[in-house]
Amino acid sequence: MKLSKCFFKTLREVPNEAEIPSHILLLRAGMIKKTAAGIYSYMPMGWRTVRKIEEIVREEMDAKGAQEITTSVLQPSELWEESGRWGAYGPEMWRLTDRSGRPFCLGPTAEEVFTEIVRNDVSSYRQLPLMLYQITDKFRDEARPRFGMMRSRNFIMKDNYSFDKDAEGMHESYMKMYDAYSRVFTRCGLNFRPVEADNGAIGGTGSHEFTALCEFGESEIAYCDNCDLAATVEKAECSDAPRETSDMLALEKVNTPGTKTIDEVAEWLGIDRTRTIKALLFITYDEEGKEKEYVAAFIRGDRELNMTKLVNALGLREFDIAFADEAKMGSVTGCVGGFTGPIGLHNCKIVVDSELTGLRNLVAGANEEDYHIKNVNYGRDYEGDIVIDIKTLREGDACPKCGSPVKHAKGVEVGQIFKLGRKYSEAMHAYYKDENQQDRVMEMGCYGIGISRTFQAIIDMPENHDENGIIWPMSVAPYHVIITEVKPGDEAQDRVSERIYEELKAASVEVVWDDRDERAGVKFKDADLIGIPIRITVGKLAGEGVVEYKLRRETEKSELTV
RNA sequence: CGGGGCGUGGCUCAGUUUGGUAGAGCGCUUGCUUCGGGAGUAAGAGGCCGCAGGUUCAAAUCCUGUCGCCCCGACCA
Repeated sequence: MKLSKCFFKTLREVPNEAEIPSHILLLRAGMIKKTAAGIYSYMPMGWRTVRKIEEIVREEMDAKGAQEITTSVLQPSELWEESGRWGAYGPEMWRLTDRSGRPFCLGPTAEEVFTEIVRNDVSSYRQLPLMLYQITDKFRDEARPRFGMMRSRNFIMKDNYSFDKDAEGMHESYMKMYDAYSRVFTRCGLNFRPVEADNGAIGGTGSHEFTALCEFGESEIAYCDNCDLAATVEKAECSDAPRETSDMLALEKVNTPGTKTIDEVAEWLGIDRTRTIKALLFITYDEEGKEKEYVAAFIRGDRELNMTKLVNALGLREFDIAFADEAKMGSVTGCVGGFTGPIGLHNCKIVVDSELTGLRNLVAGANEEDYHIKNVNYGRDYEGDIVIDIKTLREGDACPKCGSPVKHAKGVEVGQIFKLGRKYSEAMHAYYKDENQQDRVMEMGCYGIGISRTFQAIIDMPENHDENGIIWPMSVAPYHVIITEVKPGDEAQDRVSERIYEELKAASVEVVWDDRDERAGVKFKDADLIGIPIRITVGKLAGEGVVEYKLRRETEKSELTV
């Protein structure tokens, strides 16, 4: 490719819309353009890299026996009605109707479509296991798109689906993908960690998230240097404080004027926050979005609630629960916020963190303004409708596996794999006949890689960018080599550039020749910005058959005789 | 959806407080000089100041509404 013919424009200044390095550099390098909030177009250089990533993914998927197909982004509502997700998916789904009023959606994922395809054509155990995948645009109307393609409303995703005879087969398929994903992200030049993850709304029995470690990521993971714990913060289990055996003391109502927060209560009473009970009130909604019931969650005063765990405990969807406002709170507790406690609380579902059941003589709100109650004990004074771990594992907390302090890290979720089990195959009647002519339900798994997100995350790796621009790993670089001809029109430079260009092309090296009529400085800046791994500069010494060789990743230059 | 900020040539921004001929730098076109790390110079092209109402002799500027975009939070397979 001659750069003079390439549709390509770089920006000198940082576009207003970008904040993080990868987004800034993609825009400055002219690799992507914004079309609307969370909707991007790819320019030639950027698209080449996307296709490289896709090719790596294809190779690794094919190597595990998965076969590529493509399904339409338009999906009819009937399929989603069958799985029960048409109602359950929520506001993220782009819904539309055809001219006759029939409802469709732009596919946010494709479990239903793949299950439908497989159930029609697979009827025998002899056809299993089966893995199918596709690389297509996906659509999710994100509440808040941000950071360019990190969280966009239209993105490229590789999704595949495994169909197995039984749970053991599903586990094998799952592990194949675990392995394939590790290979994909390694080849793409990402510093990543596979971590245990919550299955979330997609359902199923197990999941891992592949997280590219990076300070700008939106995922937070907890890990332990002393053992193999690695999980998303939503998923990570917490170990409870040791059970206490001291005597239960008599309840005592104390005046605590104006102490609405845990810190204020603890200070007023001169106690540690760990001796208090924190109350959080929620309102839940049913499938139609109508208010369903109130939920009070209780955790030790110093803990943080883990919303994912709470939602799972209640069997809800994330968007079916919200904090209760002051007015709603009052209708449950008969009191202003800040003095809510578990004793005597009714008209709501009570969820108690498991840790509280083993602690003695804590301080809780009295459900009466300016009063708290001392010596509150689980079992004697209150009980929960649900008792379960609903707290967040924080940095420095004891590792639930080995007890060492856990660490936290930020990252970008570039892929996730799920054991779905029978959730979709059962709902959609994906059956096969086994050796004994018996109908059996297929065991499914599903596996996703955010291609466009990976594209951007690669750049955010500290080793893949510097103050001058992108430093693409060779495996995904838009071109391997850039020939920077300092002075096009110079007979010797033209001749040498052309020869190198033709020879590299003949050797299947992907090469771009900067033959633009620009000053050398501009060309060097652009070459650095777009991050081509190898630069060959054809300049003054071209007449003597000498050119300069430089790696984008290194600072040293060397001379080559050609 | 709550909070904050911003919409002025392709890009980055000034001008808005205190209403009075729409500006700069970069980019683009042409000429001359320059030419190995984002050149200098001269001459140009390009904007109904997001949109719609209103106030006023007069609105980029004041008022109301609306749309879009960004950030924080909520939310997020």
